[in-house]
Amino acid sequence: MTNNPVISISNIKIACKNCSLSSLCLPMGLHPEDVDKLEAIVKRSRPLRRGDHLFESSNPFRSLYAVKTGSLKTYTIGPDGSEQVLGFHLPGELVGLDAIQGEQHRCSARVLETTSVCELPFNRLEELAAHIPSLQHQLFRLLSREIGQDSDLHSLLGRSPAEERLASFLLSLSERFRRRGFSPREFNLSMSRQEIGSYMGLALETVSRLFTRFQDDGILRVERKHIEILDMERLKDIVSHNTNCEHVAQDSI
Amino acid sequence: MTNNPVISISNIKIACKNCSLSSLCLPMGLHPEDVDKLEAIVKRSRPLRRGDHLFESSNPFRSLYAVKTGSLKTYTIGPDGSEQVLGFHLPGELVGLDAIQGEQHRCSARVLETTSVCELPFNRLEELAAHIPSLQHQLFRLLSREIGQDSDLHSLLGRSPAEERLASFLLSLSERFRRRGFSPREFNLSMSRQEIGSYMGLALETVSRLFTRFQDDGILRVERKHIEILDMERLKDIVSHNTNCEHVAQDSI
DNA sequence: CTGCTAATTTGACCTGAATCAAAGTCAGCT
DNA sequence: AGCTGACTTTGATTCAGGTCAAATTAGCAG
Repeated sequence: MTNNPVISISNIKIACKNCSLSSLCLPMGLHPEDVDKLEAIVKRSRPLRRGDHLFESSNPFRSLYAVKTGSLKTYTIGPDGSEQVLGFHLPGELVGLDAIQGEQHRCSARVLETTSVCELPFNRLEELAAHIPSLQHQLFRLLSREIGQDSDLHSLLGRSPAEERLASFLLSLSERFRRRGFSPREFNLSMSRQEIGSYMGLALETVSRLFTRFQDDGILRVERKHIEILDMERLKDIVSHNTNCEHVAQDSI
Repeated sequence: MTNNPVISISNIKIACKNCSLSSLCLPMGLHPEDVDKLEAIVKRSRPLRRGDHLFESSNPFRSLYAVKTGSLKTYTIGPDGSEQVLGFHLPGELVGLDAIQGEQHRCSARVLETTSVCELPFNRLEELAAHIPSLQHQLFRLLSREIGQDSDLHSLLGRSPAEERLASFLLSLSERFRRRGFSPREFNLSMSRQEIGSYMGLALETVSRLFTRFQDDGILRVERKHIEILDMERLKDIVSHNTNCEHVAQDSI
């Protein structure tokens, strides 16, 4: 509505160096003066509302995006029209990493709740990275981390029964919330059962049934989108007992 | 045996600029003088034999490896002792990308047949990348490509029936062989049914049965490790018909 | 407040692929 | 050349989880 920064609330621009996420995000480990340089290329825009797209598949790739608040999903649409969810992204996480190669995005990114992001024009980021070794290193690390997490998911989808997949998903969320200063025991899901199922390779009915089962077993309290983890240990047991990876839950920095 | 380069056959060092893989590998798109600089940091060693490890999980990470000839698999071992295959790597492909973050390797890499690799010490590679923008860019691209391929695999494992997974696997191999100048129609598998199954989230018996079925349907001729694709179109139909991705088969450069 | 749509839950049933079991085949070694 | 162990094929059986269907509830626009 207004461009006056004094009275615009939604457009408040938090500098990277003042951002509570800087220890999780791109600036992690950079010298303050380098953070300032990074700062200079960041484009900030008004928050997006639920359902808005950050980008869509086949859009030209120009920028990476860092989630500041809220959450979003990335997904592709199959030839049969069905949606395959590729990932969920929380504050401090980067979106668009798969599009650096190729001219265009290969998935769409849609906001799950009111969400604000920082846009990082990639050509400027590369330029900067060439001059700031620690930024270059940080980018390599973030890309590598994504690859490692994908491997964990690969193991999970290849080997594990439904119960373990959902437990792993919940522990991953829990840990990510914890790192961001939120409760690891209690949180709201911004995604639907359908979306969780798609991500984990399960039918939405299976997800729903498992929530019920976990609740009956005293592991969770589930009320619609609200999740309370009552027995974290048991959840971890489910993950590490049957098969071979609790790594998904350790979104290691 | 001998260190005399004149009579050592297995130790022949092919310079990157003379390597037939340079258009697929790290040097892709670099200026000749930059290839020389890259060349200078490459460590080449004698070929590895089937069963040898390039590195093992939890080994300290120091280098990326480019496959020169042969092939290898990366895998992890679950707490139950079972092996989860994470990937197969052919000439021109980079191994170890998931270990850049963290101090150590998170999977093991084992050679499937006599294989030679180029070792790229990562700290030197980073140094070089900071001075050669096109090398930096190429590294970002390679990491990004890996992420994109992992997404394709995610879709495949989450959505697709066994038949489609195997078809997709075969098309991916076919395409990768084609780019390397080998026949896309006829090739040898260097991995076992067990390993294919692990990678694709299937039981080895299912893989075996599907090979038989594809053969009965006139799509393949299978003899042990030797595969001949008789009907490429039908194989592609299997992939794109049921579900949502033939991307795995397009290992786009 | 009320109807409407989308999301969720729950039940019944069925199928694709895992598991279990056994026989057959190949490759490497001495 | 013959042995030995690993790999592969094939068959029989089982079951986890998908699909289909229906009832319930939540969230919203008017």
